[in-house]
Amino acid sequence: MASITDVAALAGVSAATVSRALSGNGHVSAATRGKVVEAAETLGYVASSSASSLASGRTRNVGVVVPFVDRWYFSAVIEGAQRALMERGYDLTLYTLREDGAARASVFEQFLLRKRVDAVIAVSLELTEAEVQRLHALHKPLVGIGGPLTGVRTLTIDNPAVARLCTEHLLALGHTRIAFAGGSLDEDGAFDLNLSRRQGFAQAMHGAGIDVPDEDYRSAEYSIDTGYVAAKQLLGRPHGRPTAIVAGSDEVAIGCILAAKDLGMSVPRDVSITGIDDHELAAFFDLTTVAQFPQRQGALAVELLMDDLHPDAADADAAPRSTALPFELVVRGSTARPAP
Amino acid sequence: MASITDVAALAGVSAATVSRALSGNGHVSAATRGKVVEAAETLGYVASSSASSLASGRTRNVGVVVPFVDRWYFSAVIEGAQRALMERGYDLTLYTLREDGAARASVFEQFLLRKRVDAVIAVSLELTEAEVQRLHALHKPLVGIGGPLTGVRTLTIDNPAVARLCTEHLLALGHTRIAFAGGSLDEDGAFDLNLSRRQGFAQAMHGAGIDVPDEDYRSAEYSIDTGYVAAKQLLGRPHGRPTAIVAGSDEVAIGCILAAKDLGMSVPRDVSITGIDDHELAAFFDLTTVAQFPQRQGALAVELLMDDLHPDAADADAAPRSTALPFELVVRGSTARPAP
DNA sequence: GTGAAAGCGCTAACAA
DNA sequence: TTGTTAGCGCTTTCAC
Repeated sequence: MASITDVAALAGVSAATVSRALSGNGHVSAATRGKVVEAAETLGYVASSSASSLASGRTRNVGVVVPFVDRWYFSAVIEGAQRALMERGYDLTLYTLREDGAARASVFEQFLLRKRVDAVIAVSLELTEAEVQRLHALHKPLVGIGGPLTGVRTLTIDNPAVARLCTEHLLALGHTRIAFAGGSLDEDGAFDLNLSRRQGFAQAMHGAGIDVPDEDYRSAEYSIDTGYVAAKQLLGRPHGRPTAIVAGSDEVAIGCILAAKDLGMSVPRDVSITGIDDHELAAFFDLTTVAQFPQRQGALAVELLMDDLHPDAADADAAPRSTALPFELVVRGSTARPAP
Repeated sequence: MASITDVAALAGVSAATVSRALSGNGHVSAATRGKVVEAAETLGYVASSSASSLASGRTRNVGVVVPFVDRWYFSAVIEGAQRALMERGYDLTLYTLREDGAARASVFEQFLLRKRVDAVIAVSLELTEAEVQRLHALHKPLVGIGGPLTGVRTLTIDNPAVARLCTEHLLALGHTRIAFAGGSLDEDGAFDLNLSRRQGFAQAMHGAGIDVPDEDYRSAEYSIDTGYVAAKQLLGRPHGRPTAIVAGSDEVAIGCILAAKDLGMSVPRDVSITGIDDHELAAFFDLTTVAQFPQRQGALAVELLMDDLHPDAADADAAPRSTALPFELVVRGSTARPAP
């Protein structure tokens, strides 16, 4: 494994010059740079990240903290972040935070403190006050995605607006009896994602002058199963069956579609259904949904962090602090006018 | 950020003793260790990983290279590996390898060479000969999972046996006209996973003395869509319709189930279907499948690497080099005796 | 634009 | 068992 002094010797310059030539920090004449690059290539030189980190205090590594990796939304965010980081020569170190316990604590007490990362991306995390403190105590650039991190700059779509959009799509088609499936309220207001989508639905219905009876709100927890159960309840009624369902996520919506099919109903003829996310399965189920773009969210988080890490006059004001994340209604075959 | 000398000063010992006391390398009296630990705690000391790596040559970090993160199997392996690594105080750095190109090359030419990882786990990767060379050139412990890495110690289930198991389950139920959906052959023998599952099916059918016509093999590529298409073809036939389908993966099997439903057929009354994986959606679709346990595979890979990294006399022979990975038939509701 | 030299914070001989 | 002493391989002042 060639070291910087080997390269320096071969190129006939000092180690300092090699460092400057390869890192781009400091001025090196084009001629010297050429020699250095060539020497580095012939030797197959790659700088040791630990030596470089120790000397410079920068690791070129970003920590990504997620609650799960085996769920589509999270893995998509990770994928987007990883791609964006790799382009910039950064590594991605992954931390998963489960239920409480020693393992969870150690992420905050040990892992993130090792000076292994320059910045942290926290995805949809429900953190305690103490944990947020810990993150801030790192004094490292930090950005949240999709979650309710108080005091942390967070990228998130406008959830009420998204749910309103779904609802208004159905209203515009002529539906008036619309139910909502998603977001239980039992927890202590925990994840405001649930609540905010529900509120968006309520706003839209209110705006249309329609009263929604309590029985038309069914809770469902971001899974096909709970969506299935919710829809069975909604659609199995002898009277007052809704003609459309706004689901809080695509998983829930898919559960609703399957429940409708199992009841012998046809989507969208007997019931229209909308989702949120544009999950990888949404197209397959021909689901009308509002796409958010988790890969892009991951990439955007990386861009924000890079602005912090490399504050150039150029992009100083190029990337405003809180961008409203894009979302988009994707109309597929699960919604139509109600049967006359 | 307290450093080791701060701890040493507070505990009234030398930096070397702090290092020994905290790392467990070398002998330290219980009394001294107590003082050191206490001092470290009051100062909130956590060793700098870069300094430690530079001095010791060990990073306490493992690289995991995957083709995708946003597919269930891969994300489950990652999750399992991450959990196992964290327990041992190791970090996980994630690399995704996409289509060819500069990004892909740079993983091998730059990222993995930075001395940032002590070992590498390669998941279901189809690597070129040159890329495998690169991995070996790292001279770091390396273990593959599920993929065909020539010359690399690889953890994989016995794919032919798994497919045989599915097939024999159906044969035992009384099916005789069984089709196979999965694993296209078009590529240059590329991923032997495809081929080997197909072969297992063929072996079982052959063993039962049943000839399978070519038309009963349909290719499908580990996705719901292609499974759906394959099943439509198989089940839509006016004559010689199979009474059961062995799918090469759960995604394909789910596609088959949906296709059957859309044709108005009932599963398992009109057609029995088996999958492979025990995907997170399998239970929901009530799919009979052969479970492999990707989380455990990730964890097992970590154990193997740890044996290499920390060769203790104790486990020297405790973990045999090539364990046959466990798999298990999970019989759910998608299979039954054929209609009489 | 380039080199010399100091030092980042830790670990591992080697002594004591 | 503990302290002393060199580095590990880079980056970054500070001169020139």
